Amino acid sequence: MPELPEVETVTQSVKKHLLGNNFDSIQVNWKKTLHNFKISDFNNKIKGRNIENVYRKGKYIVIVFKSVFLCVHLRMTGKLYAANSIEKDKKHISLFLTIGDKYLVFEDVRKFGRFYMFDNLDFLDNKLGIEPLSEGFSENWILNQIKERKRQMKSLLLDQSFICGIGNIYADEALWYAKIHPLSNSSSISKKKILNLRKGIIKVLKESIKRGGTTIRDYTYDFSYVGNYALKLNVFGKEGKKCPRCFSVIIKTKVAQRGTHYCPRCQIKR
DNA sequence: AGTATTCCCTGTTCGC
DNA sequence: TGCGAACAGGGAATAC
Ligand SMILES: [Zn+2]
Repeated sequence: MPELPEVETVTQSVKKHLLGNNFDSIQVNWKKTLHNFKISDFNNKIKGRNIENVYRKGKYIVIVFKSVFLCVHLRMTGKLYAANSIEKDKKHISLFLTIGDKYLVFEDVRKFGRFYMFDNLDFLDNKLGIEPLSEGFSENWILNQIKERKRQMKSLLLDQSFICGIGNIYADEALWYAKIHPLSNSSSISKKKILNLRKGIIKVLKESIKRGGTTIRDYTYDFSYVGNYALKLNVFGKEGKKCPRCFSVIIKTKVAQRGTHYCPRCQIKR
């Protein structure tokens, strides 16, 4: 469910509750949620330690301690929020942590979400590609990098080791913006379109962050707020509707096993 | 190197 | 209405 704008929104919403505080305990209801550590590791390395910073990296939420990092990936249905109590009628709380008189709750219907503990961020640095909202995501960078790959464009945008943070919604929206067919090969895209793709990626991500992300069904932040970038979508979920640019009917297909929406007139395969 | 398939899970929507 | 299939903002592990 959550992509870069949603993860950024969630990160900022929990940050104010975490900074300068510390976790006293953890209760784990779904054991697989702790991907690479145990409760004893939490007790030894995190419990009682000051939270120095909280930020987003790709689609991960990174909670920084003096000598360890706690990272959270929401995957499809994960929700991370601060609460004053644990509601008994919630069926899908995978885990929660206590922080003073509050709770940091991880609720996750599909149970794909994961917590990671790292001594440093080498693992994520090696796994994740460039941050699309960083200065390094320059015109030269994307021109050089796309030429070196021979990939279906949509698959390439979803590849977190290429550009991190883009997911299914923003891949479709950025490709529509740049008039690129999702199955076009990356080696055959014109320079002009590559530069437009960069602009489109930055535009859709930034505008979505401004609006708190996109809520289709599950995603909320701060317990119950929805993101309203859904109002600004041009192709995602718009199959059967008219392209806002040329009025052709938007098509939905599958690319890289994911639902993919595009305009058959604006986005010609090359 | 790049692509397709399957799996991890539960809930909702769709088609007959 | 019922019931199974298909589908869902992600990603890892396979097999070609
Ligand atoms: Zn169009």
